[in-house]
Amino acid sequence: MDETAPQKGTVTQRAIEQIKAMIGEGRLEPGQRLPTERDLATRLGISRSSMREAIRALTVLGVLEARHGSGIYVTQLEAGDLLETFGVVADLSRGPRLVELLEVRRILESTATALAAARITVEQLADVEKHLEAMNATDDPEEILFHDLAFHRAIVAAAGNETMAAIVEGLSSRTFRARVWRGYQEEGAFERTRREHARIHRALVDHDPEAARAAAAAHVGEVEAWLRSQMEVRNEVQRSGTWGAASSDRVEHSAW
Amino acid sequence: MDETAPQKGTVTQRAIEQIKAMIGEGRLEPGQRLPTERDLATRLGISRSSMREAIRALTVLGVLEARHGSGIYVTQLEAGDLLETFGVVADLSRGPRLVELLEVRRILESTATALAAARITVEQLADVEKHLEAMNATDDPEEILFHDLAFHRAIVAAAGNETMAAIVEGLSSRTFRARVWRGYQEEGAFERTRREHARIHRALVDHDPEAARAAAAAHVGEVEAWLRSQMEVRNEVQRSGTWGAASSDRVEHSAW
DNA sequence: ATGGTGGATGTGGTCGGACCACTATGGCGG
DNA sequence: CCGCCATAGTGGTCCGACCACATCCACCAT
Repeated sequence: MDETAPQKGTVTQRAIEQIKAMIGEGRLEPGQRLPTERDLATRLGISRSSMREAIRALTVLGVLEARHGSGIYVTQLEAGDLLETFGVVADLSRGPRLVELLEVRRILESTATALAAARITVEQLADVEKHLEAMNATDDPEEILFHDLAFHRAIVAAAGNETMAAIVEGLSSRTFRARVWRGYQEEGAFERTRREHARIHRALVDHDPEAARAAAAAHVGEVEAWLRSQMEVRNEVQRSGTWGAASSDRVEHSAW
Repeated sequence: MDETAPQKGTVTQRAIEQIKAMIGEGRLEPGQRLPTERDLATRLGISRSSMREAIRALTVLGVLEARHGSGIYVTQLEAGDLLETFGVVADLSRGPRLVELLEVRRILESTATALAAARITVEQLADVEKHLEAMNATDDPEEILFHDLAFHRAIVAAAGNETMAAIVEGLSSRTFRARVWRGYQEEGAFERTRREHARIHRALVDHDPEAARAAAAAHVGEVEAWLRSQMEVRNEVQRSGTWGAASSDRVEHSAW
């Protein structure tokens, strides 16, 4: 009775763990190319189908990258690669958890802004100012949102912690920002946002970490407080819609 | 010229987005059961293979849960479910990124500990003390590590922000802690750790947020500083090992 | 009637093979 | 010498079959 097959969990799950372990142990390095799906399947003693599921899983996790016609490669395993999935959390969260997410963002971004105030270079500051001005120079909500995101991203990047930047990035994912900001901005908060951004910018110019921390915390806190107040109002939920039925097929089940 | 097939990216990727969107729009609620893989494949106009890859991807992301013989279900979509993948980042990170991760943890955990100091109940405090005492009552490193983790987990939980707790949990994942703590503890840091934990506990009892923040920050900061110093020493890397070759096949490539 | 039990059914899990779409390589012809 | 294109190799997709497990219900013994 040999121990060739530990037999725990699905074969796919096992394959995922094996690849992960191999990377963790350094037997697979960033950027390196893996054997073909067919080879991998043979080596791990599973079918190509199962192997593909494992690869797909590691792909969405940002660990592997499959290039059609070329091969499978290990990503650079940088913070951005691995934390890309963080955005999913923001996208799928609703209700109280949105407030929690903003709270986390307030904590991280205020600290990051403080760090940035201490370390930011003239080049980085120029980049921040570019977006600040662009944001104040237009009335198009889409463009404002874009530069708003870029403004904060540039600041957090100046803090020098890529991991933190990647997390904050996820917390400010496009759809998340759009969902929350939309309502917030519609209440004529443009002017207030402008003032808050100005305060943050001032703190950066003055290289004043504490002022920067306070300004950033207040900035996010404003939205957080607004969202909190909204939570008590929203009790009506829309739960309509059926499956897309791309070909206009008939729907058999009520919900499906 | 019908627009039935937008044709962007792989069909699997499209399926993933569709399911995610359906959940995001509330057409799929937590705990709800999905149609069978075969049905889903038909409805989305793809093969079961591709559908399975999409499901597998959403499974590892903590969005779906497949129960053999029963069906596919949407998870509760709680912070813990979705942030489970966060541990992967900690597991696969090395070098400078480990320091960055600890820095993030220091920021979040110090704030969480401060919040806990203000809000913690007697029951929660009792739970914290239980692990504190258990940790001081043994010499088994494994057991100490376990209660160490539980100690901090209980504190962060008392802060009342599940999302934050889940993130910190990921940053303190078993393998991560084991990797970093091992070396740290071997330097006879037990006594120091004990004192720091005592200070954190005192601050909680006193309901003193600022003291709690400082104590927690110092605690993590200690490890952070130690790790930072280690970074400059480690320059030798082990890069040996080939593929397991379960059937003792010959190895053709050098690394593979 | 009751309560266990075993088979039928439905579901996810795995496998193997086939073919398509794309890349990359190298030889051929200009 | 350069550029084009046939070709081999790789990931992407699909199909059909079978297995392992969960669930449910009719059937049987009590």
